[in-house]
Amino acid sequence: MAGVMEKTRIEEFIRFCRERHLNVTHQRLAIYQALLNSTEHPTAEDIFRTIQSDYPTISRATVYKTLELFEREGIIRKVSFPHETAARYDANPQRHHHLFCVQCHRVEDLSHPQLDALPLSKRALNNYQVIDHVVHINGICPACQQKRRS
Amino acid sequence: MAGVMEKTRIEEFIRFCRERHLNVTHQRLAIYQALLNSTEHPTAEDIFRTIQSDYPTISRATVYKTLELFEREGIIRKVSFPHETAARYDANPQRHHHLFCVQCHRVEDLSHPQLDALPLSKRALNNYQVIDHVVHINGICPACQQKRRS
DNA sequence: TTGACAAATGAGAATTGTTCTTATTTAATA
DNA sequence: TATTAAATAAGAACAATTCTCATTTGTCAA
Repeated sequence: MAGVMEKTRIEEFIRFCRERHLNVTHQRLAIYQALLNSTEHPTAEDIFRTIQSDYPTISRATVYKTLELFEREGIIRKVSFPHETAARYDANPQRHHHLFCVQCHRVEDLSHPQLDALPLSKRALNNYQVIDHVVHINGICPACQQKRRS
Repeated sequence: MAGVMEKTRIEEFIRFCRERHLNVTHQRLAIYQALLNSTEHPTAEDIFRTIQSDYPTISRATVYKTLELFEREGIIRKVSFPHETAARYDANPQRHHHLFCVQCHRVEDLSHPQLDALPLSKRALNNYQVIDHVVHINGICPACQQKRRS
């Protein structure tokens, strides 16, 4: 099931690259695949290490540049959190929000229509031309709540 | 007016430090003052440079450690944004949200009751024990909209 | 007020995350 | 299969932050 899903997304990715005249390289495929496989919002370094087993000569520069490219093309998102120095990446380009565990620094995606509306007038928004928004929720995840109690 | 405001806040700060047995040093006062004076969400480096004219021997280590302390004590907030490597600090510890200009990277505080409610059940929140939340709005500020048009 | 002592600071080294540079390799296409 | 622009690898360079430790300073008790 996940395999089918992945395959479709990878095929879509390849089609997308061709359309934009972006070379479909092993490295790009591996980096995108690594992001699809992870729900952990990995850092560039995480991805670098994940890929290293299959591509021992992969370079950090390639990982960084590729992630930058993917984000510019709108197929992934860069996210960042206070108390974390390294940027994280998210293969889910659709509107969604984040649950951040202040104990273990776990990040979960949260999709909920209630959070997607931004019911403010342009004036209330200081006349900004709004592109999108993300609700960042700080809290304690179930696992860490458990740890605290015991 | 602003002066009066500031003085009160500084006195409050001194009282707060005494209560917690935190030494009231020139450096701590200067750093807190610098944050109060700025609406720009300055970085540690910004603060370091601001203070340098009055305290030529101030050390970056002191600025970083002091900001960390202030945040731990809940009197300021650390905030971070994708595409910005340095963390920023905010002397407004109350719930508020952020307007981020994707062009000029300006950050404005936004307070609005509509954004303060988080109308989701515990289940919808993946059973997280919620502490707080911030709405991060990406957009283009009025000044940059102007620049684009001309 | 002064002296003792813990707390805080300064200076710079070390570490971490990211970007840059350049020679080499590779994907696309003709 | 040859050509060529695009992409990559390797590591240097840079930027942000943390660490180390000797020196200085605020606090508090006498």
